[in-house]
Amino acid sequence: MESPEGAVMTVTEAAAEVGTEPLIRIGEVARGAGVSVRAVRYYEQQGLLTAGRSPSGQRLYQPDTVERVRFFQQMYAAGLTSRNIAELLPCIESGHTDAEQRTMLHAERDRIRARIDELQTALDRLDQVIDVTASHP
Amino acid sequence: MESPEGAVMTVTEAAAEVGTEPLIRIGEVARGAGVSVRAVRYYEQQGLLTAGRSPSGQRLYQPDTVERVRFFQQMYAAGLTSRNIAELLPCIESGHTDAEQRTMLHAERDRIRARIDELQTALDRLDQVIDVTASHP
DNA sequence: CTTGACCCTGACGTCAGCGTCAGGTTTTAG
DNA sequence: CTAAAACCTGACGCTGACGTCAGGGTCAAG
Repeated sequence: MESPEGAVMTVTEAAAEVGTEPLIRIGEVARGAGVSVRAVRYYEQQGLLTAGRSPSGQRLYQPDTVERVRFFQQMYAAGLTSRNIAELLPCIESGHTDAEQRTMLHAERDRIRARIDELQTALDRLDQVIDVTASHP
Repeated sequence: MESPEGAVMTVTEAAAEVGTEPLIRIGEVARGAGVSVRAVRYYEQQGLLTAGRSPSGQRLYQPDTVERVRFFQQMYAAGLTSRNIAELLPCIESGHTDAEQRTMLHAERDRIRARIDELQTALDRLDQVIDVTASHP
């Protein structure tokens, strides 16, 4: 059998052994998503993540938490705050929205669009500078 | 004549009278560029602006300072720091660049490009959410 | 057993771009 | 002349997303 009685194994091993997706610890989440451990704890503090706990008190996460955190990073990168993200999570998870949430979603989208335009403008400006100075080395 | 001797006039009037472009005070710069007075002082502190002084100590700016400040805003919006902007100013003013400066300019441009891509990704993500939730009201 | 990697909980530090308050001078409008 | 508006110099405060340090458990490996 795959689980001989009395076998001793680490948490990670045990997890790897079984078919059910293994819970992972905070370090793995962090490495997987390319953020710091501190950041992951911070996300929990902001209500973006929930974690189980091992008997000894260590946080245990579902493996898809890694992707979740990547998503956070994208939203942060888009200029959303933790609170914005927290507001938008229920929409994603429930798959439906009320009027207020839809308003919020559209508002955020518009903000990002506007931001992209700003950046594009800045980029053009910078390219001008580059062009001009390139011809006068 | 346009300037009768002994006439009393305010600085602004005097400036407006003459053909030479009038120096403007900080409030006008701020209003013109849509930023706070505090911000303008801050830019000076960061070495982005230089100002003359009236006998009584008030800052006096060239009118094109307004456009200059608008440019700062664009660069800030693009995520450049005061320092970045300060570094890039000589390139603009001198119209030529050394190797290091060119490297910097290209680096900043690439950063902005990357940022735009990030934002676009985030935007797409958000649009997905919007689409999904729109069909499940 | 012990070593080193990893985890925990506070809690203070950081950085940028200003906001804001205090206390005082100057300019402008009427 | 007077009141309001605008300006001045400090200097402290704020916000957000973490970094970092202190002090201390836990746990797989040799």
